[in-house]
Amino acid sequence: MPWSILEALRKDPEILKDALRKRYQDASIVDRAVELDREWRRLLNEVNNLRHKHNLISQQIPKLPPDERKAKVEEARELLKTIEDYEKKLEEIEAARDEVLRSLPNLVHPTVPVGPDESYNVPIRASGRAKVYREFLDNFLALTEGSGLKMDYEVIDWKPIGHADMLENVLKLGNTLKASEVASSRFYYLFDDLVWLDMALLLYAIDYLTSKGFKLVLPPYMLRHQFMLGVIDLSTFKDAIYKIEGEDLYLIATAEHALAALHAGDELPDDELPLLYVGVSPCFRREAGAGSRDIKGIFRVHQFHKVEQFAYALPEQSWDVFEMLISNAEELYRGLGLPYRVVNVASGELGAPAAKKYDLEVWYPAQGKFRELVSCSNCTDWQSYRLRIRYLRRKGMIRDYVHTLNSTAIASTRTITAILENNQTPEGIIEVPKVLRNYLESFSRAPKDYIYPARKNS
RNA sequence: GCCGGGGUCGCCUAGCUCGGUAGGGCGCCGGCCUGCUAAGCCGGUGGGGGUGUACCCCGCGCGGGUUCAAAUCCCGCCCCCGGCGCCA
Repeated sequence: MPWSILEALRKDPEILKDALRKRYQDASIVDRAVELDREWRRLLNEVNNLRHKHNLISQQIPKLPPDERKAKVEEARELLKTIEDYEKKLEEIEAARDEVLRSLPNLVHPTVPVGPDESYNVPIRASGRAKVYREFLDNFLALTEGSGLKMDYEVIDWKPIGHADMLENVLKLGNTLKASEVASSRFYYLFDDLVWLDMALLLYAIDYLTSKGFKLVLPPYMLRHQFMLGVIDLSTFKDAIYKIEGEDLYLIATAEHALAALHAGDELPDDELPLLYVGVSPCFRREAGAGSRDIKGIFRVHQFHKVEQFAYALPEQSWDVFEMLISNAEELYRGLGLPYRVVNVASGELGAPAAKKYDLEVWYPAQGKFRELVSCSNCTDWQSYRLRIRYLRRKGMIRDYVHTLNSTAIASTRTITAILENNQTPEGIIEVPKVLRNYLESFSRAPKDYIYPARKNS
């Protein structure tokens, strides 16, 4: 029973209100939830008492002599009418209560910085050496030392070419214009070296995580509505999810969705936890709320490949697992040689399922900004409650909701954009990260060390 | 897609024909017994509400229906197995 949100609702609704306020959402919904829950419990008791009466009569009937039966049956029938009225009311209240409960976001972990937007994110560490074009130096220092973050950097005097330009005009290894024409904006064709790079990045992440003991999964790319809503909130659903026409199927926006659904309804023995999965899948996103942000290039697209870490953990394990997931992601990006910082995401920017979130943001030399490449969340029991995923504690036979966690390992297209800006030489040549060598070597036409600009006439 | 068989409290299974408190085994939890372990014995082992205990309600894939009463009868859907058809 102890779903943390329901428990808070009954024992100390202030905890919930606090969470709502930290998320800059209307906290009065909590009062309504408390009221509905109280009314629901009151009605349930009445209904149960009536049902009990009815059951008693029902059980007497077969033991009665035939001549007495008729009256009893009539009595039961009368009572049934009353019960039906009450049950109808109960159902209404219950539906209202559940709707309110399901609309509540997760609690907010005490270590989450409070603030309405990303400017309140707290950088916690940095790694790698950032190339900073002189013009961006002030901005870079504000984003690092300005918030107490020590990050290594070198000032460069040439301005790197932006990843979108690089892709389309310098390397000529992508065509988003044709893709816009035949699919719509935010789609792309990638060619040759960048396709190899896409595949190699995925293999790199898969290799690393499986060697750490994560179980490799190729999940379904579509889920039923019911399972989709177990994983995300309604507004994300509307903004992100594609539907298959005429079927109860929805394209996943990340392997996280399918990996959470993997154990829907299951009971996981405590000695098997934590369960660590690495999923690889395409991701489909409508980007409905994105407007014209990042409209050029392949930074924000409707479709990409991603390797995803997913964990099921005991409540007392989950915060350690959370740190492990982000440090796995960090190790992958250190391996690629991409300079990044990790931020503790502000309360106002948390998704509804997450109690705490780290973003890994890579420095983009041509944009003079840090951009999010990895998102690592502890969803505690928010998803597992909806999907009815519980652990079984052998000692004492206790059943309770597991904690679920997810983190990007590598998202292919975004990582490619980061490589295009960071591994660029003044001549417009792209250095292939050495760590990908293993995954390119065995293919005769795959790039090995460098990706070169297209010749003028091609 | 068609035809047939099936889905029971973690797992296995009885009950369904003929409606009347869902029984057994395994595993697990607690206890007893025992020099220790094993065996044996007793109790527990789905969800919810409650003065949190002696209670009550709901629960047999999901949703409806018939009935005083449904695991059981009827209808729709989902999934699994087998056969046929189609197919990379």
